[in-house]
Amino acid sequence: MRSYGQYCSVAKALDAVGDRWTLLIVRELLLQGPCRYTDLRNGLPGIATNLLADRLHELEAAGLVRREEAAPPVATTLFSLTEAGAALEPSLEALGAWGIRYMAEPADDDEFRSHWFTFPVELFLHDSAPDGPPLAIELRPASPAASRASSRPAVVEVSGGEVRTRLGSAASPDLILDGSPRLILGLLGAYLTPADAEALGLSVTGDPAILRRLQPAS
Amino acid sequence: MRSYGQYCSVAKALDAVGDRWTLLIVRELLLQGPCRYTDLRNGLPGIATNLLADRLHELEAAGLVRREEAAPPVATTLFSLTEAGAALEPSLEALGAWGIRYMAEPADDDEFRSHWFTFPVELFLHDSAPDGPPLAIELRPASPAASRASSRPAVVEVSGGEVRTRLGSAASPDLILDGSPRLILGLLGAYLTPADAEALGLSVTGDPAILRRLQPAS
DNA sequence: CGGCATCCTCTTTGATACTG
DNA sequence: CAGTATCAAAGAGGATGCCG
Repeated sequence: MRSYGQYCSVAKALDAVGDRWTLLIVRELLLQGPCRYTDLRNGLPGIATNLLADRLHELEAAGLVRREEAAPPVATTLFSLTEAGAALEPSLEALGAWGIRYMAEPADDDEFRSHWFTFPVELFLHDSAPDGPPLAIELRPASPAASRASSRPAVVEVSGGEVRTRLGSAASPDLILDGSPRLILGLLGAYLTPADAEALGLSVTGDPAILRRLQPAS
Repeated sequence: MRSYGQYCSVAKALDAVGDRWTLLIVRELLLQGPCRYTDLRNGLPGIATNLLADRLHELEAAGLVRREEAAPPVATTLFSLTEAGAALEPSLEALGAWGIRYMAEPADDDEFRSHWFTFPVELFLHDSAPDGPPLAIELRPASPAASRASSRPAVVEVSGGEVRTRLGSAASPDLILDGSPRLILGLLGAYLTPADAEALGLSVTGDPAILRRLQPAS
């Protein structure tokens, strides 16, 4: 990218990561940890493969991404963030928190990946009963379009004042939400009532009243 | 800008403000408050005027910028941030803090404006002696190139644990730093010693020992 | 002068095909 | 798996013109 030519720390930051797709590549590496090229492509639906290759070289040259030839058992290239790259996390969190305002709008043909739940859930919700029992909520996003890879379940774990998400299933979830990501987030964020969410097609297994423990942050 | 087509709050944020120049326009409106078109052009050296007009229309359509026809005495259009636009401040602060790492590198033909001191100074420095007497440090950036508009002085005010910057002069500054913005920031951020900064061309009036009160944050 | 709109060139992106 | 090659389309940069 052409430099802005401004001696300003915001402009310098954007000189480094302001290119199209660049911050989303960093998002993937932050959320998923070290990734293969193919993992990145799966987590970045819509990116052209030459552009991904270009951006990875630029990020490597800028010292934000490291390329490692993994040991024999794996025998593949792994991309991971350097310390400077990982230091972008607060910026992505701030942008992710700001962008939550757009998550309520219809976006029917958007792609979705389960690990993207992390930002909206962890940045927007907080545990209003830190002394309550641990809670596990399983999220089963339905693929809106024909994306098979997106449909992995995720778990929201609430305990001790923390709200965490991870991929996978819960042993005995207190609540299971199965439906479009938008309805799942709508119910979690309390801009939909359980009745409305079910009427719109969300399948709710368990008692949605436990969601009252989760309150939108600030 | 073409949407990323991803149901992710970071991608949605970048759909709205990920275009080239867009976040820098928001920076100007955050740092300067409501601006005329000309003020924005002055604060965004390098932008093509048609692009500024385009971006302002896009930001207005996105509900992030408001256009006001000022009252008769002013008789000009003023652009200001809406509440949603002003909510980008934490994102700009996070990016600005991350970008400080690039402020130490040579950048000789970069443009500079005095109000850009705000992010590096307020995000990077903190007052290590909250109970000490108020301190005023006047910054007089020398224009590296032929930019007249850049050379307005700024004041760093340190008191009660807060570090603030504003444009203008101090009544009786405890320290005056006159030279290139890079040397000024280098001395403030303690990656240059007073002796080195002076040897490199910074003019220091007053006792630079008071700078020890300012410590780089985290 | 403030606030753009037009025109033209150059660069970047996107889509797809192909390869070691 | 991890890219490179190719080419059309979109966007950015720069100069200039217009209009109240």
